[in-house]
Amino acid sequence: MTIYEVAEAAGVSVATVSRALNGGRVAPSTRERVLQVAGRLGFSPSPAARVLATGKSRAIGVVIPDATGPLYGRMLRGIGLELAQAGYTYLVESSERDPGREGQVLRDLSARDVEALVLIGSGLGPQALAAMQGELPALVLVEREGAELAAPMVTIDNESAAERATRYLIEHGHERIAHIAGPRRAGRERLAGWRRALAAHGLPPGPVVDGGFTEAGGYRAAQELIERDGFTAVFVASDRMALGAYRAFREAGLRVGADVSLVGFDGLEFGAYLDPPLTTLRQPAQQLGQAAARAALAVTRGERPENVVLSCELIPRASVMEYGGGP
Amino acid sequence: MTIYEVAEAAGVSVATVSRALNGGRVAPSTRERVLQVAGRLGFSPSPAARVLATGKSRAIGVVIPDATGPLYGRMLRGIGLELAQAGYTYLVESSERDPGREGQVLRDLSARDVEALVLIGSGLGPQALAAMQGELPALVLVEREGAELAAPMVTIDNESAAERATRYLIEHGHERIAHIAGPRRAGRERLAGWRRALAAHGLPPGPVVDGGFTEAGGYRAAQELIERDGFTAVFVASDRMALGAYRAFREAGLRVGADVSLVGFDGLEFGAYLDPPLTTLRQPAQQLGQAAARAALAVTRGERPENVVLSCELIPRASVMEYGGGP
DNA sequence: TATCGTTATGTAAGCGGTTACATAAGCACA
DNA sequence: TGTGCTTATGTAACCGCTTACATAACGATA
Repeated sequence: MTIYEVAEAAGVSVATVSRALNGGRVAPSTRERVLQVAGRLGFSPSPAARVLATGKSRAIGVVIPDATGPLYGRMLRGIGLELAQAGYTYLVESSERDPGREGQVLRDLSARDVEALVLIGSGLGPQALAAMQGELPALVLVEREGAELAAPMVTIDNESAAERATRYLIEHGHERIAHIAGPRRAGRERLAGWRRALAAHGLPPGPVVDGGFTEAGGYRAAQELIERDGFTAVFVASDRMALGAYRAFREAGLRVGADVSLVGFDGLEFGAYLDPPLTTLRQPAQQLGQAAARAALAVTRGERPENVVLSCELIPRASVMEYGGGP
Repeated sequence: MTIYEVAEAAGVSVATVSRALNGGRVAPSTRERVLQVAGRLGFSPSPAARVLATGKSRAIGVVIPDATGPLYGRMLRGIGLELAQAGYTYLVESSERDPGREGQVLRDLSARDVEALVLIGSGLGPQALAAMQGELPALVLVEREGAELAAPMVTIDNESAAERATRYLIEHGHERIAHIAGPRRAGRERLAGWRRALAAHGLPPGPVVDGGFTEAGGYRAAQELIERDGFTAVFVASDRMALGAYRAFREAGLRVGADVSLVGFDGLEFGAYLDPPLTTLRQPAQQLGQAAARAALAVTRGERPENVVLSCELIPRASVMEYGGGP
């Protein structure tokens, strides 16, 4: 079923059909008739032909660090929803947290003619990206370094969220609050938020240990904290690290939610099923995806969209208890 | 950068370039030269033009029931890995568990020229699918009803896995084993496996209650079981339902792993963090995806691939305890 | 040497849309 | 009634590939 058959059936030329279908100048009566015929014939234009003719693929590429990450599904849903409204689709590829592979993935997606690339999470550094930018379509960065890259960014307000989390602990009577930190921009910002909350309440920063955003790292970090002592609560920069911390505390004979209070970050599902359930900050994953898609659509139109910053929601659960006592 | 520029630079015609690039008949020396020039110029052929010329899009469509489902990410990874090797990509869309929407999604993907469609999990019934088959490309069904559909199927061996799970409980001394069942093919097969294991050991089937594959359903089903009594262990047809069951048992003052043993199904991440950790059967999600992609590639070649049946792995955890005593 | 079969390469016609440009029709106005 | 402007529609080129068919070159064979 091609546009020629529709033209023939409607008794007009292909140009008129094309115009009727794409909102060009056509007499209303003609448009009506063409649309009707096209509908009856079940005509749907060949995307390939359209791409070839217009040079616009109506597709954007999305790169995620890890196909199995629980947040990425939600982000992709947001992206898909938003793009569908504009008649766009997306191609996803995962870098599997390997910067080298990410480079390939980027090239691969560009070779597939995507009009924009949404890069989610960490991967190639800003300088590497800058070096490639010439051969790539417009970028949109989601929760990723690269402010210097002249690409619209969609992020969460890590610092405010971290501050909120820490304040929550303070409001529950904690005065000596440690931090298990993570790397990169997200890690730094969360650390800063923790600092800011403590400073705002005139409290001294408790010990900080890096946990590398992994479960094993969280475990080791918590062990180190336990050794150093001097805290009644910990703000952990990710749920995954909090998982490791639970284990370390349990092994040390400390009860989370009683002997020590914990707040995580991300809002991953398993947090609700830990014992005790983990207080955490939920990332607005789907909204991040939607915002990213909107930005991507904007750049394909040649616009330069504003950066977007979304905030996280605190989910209070039993891992935080009121702290009453002395040292 | 088009094939014409490459042809010009290499001093040959576009036909020769095309042949050199696609493995047609070309003199080895010419091929060498063309490849070199193309490489130097960074030529990468326009997918749209290629699709238009060949009628093959080198893309397959994937429909999942739910973008946030933890298993789908793994399946998509498997699909992506397998397709990439063949130079194919995929487009994903989610039906959001709405059969009507799935119909749209299928049409949408077909309109996007995919060469095959991989349908994962439940959705449109076989008859509805059969009715649409005329307007769709070849289908591949993953863990889905539709044996009558003349489409290759990729499934897990639900029945064997369920039998294995039940046998595991029997080996731990349980003789009165209940079942929380789920709907559809997967539910029926798991029920059958449970039955078979009991029969094989000459044990009477314990009570069976339907839990609809949801957490709330699992909760209610467990409540009903508790009321009926007469079991020391439960084989629950999904981890999600097991979650509800944990809650019901806890509320009834029964300790999972002590007063009652539980085995789930799916191998979702949170199961490891329940208290006690849930014994379950891990679905080979990534392999399912790979097998589906292989099947899809085969059908695009006009082959009729064999059905694939994969098995699940039992993950023993603390939700199952040795049962020693009497009633 | 004329003929034929191979093999390597070139020419040009699509594939199915979009769109610049040409044309025709209709109307207002002098 | 002729002129000019606006509006609706048609014609055909083009997007960048693939590939059927034509052609040329070259040995091998009669």
